[in-house]
Amino acid sequence: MNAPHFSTKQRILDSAEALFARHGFAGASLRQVTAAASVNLAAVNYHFGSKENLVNEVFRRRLDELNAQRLQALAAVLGKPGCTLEGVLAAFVRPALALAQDDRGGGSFVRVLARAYAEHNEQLRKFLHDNYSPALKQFAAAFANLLPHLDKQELYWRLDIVSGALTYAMADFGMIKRRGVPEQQHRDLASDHLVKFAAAGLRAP
Amino acid sequence: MNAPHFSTKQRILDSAEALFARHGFAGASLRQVTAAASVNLAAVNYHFGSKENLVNEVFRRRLDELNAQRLQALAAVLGKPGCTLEGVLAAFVRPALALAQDDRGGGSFVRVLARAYAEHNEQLRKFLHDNYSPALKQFAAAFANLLPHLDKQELYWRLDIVSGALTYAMADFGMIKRRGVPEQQHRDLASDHLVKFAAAGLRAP
DNA sequence: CTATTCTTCAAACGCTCGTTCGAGCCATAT
DNA sequence: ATATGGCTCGAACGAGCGTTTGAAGAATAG
Repeated sequence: MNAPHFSTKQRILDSAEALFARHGFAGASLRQVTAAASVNLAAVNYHFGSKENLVNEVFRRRLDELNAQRLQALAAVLGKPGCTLEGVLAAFVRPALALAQDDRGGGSFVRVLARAYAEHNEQLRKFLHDNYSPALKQFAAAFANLLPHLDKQELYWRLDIVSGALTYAMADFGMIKRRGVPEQQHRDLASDHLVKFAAAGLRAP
Repeated sequence: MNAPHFSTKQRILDSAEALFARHGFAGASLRQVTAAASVNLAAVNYHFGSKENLVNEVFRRRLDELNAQRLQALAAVLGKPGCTLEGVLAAFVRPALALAQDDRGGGSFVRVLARAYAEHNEQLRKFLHDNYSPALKQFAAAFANLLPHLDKQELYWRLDIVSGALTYAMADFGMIKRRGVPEQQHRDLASDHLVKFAAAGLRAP
């Protein structure tokens, strides 16, 4: 791997992300992906081993960064003395919405994420659990401290709902963005709405 | 079409709905569908003409009923003197959540709906628009009356968000249901939360 | 009972899918 | 100059896809 920029691997990942967002994992073929990437068909299996692995790597590339940003934001908000539920929620929500606005393919990726969430693909859920549950547990712990009246089971349900609402919002705002609306303002508004709603939902008895 | 109950057509629709929910429209093959329905492979093209038409009919069967229930609830709430935003929202939300709880396949269907919403399948959107936009316009008109400060464009965005949040809630609560929780109570709670949230979102300046 | 229409069936059609293979390319290191 | 190893290429593999066909079966009408 000598020239990392615009390498075959990266071109495949970019094309795969865009086509998975548009046609789904089963609907987008490796022939479409490699044609869009101007790359030989066999390159996918050479670099990634299989289509399933390619799907995983599409997720890993974005979620590694998202994960890091969330944990950094969480650490920042936990470090400050007056730590509120809204602060922890913002640490969870804002990096995700920022990713949705990213122009380097992040907008496609959030639609891939929404798709994966709508599908209840078991192997993909296992991949996400294996790779990103430690970070989610840090958030769960922070939430548990702030919401002592919720038992573990109840808390997990609600966090699941928050994740779902956020994912959906990301995908939907990605769609709205194309209609020529002020973006940054819309995103901040969306973020504030989500945080407010989620905070109320979590605080409910 | 003489014996409507457990006919070939109905068995195909039931199996297709369940398999589309589990594997997606591209992921579920007609061979899987017909095998699950204990029906010959060619029966799909005989009764529905094509796989695409089968997908449409899976939607039509449920949405015709949902549509009728929503319009009935809307007429009821508009007939009463004290007509509130929450009332109209409930007319929109409650029939959908009732469908999600339905044991005759409705639970599968809401996951099909969520999938369709996550995919931005154009031909499916066209089908939904052609068949169900009149009902949505009745709701939009009712909302417009109650929310005179929103222009048409702004209102449509927000209704789109409400639809998305509702769709997601339906699919997600369908998942939660399986963990052995009291159902009716959970649904009512979910419905109330959704209505409250949507009302606040719609009223925002 | 016969004729007609509707429905089911097994088999096959052409096509696209993910994957694999081996020969060739083109750097770098000896 | 030559061998090495990472990478790309065209071509092909078997499997599964949606769809079509024509004959056999079931049900209804005259």
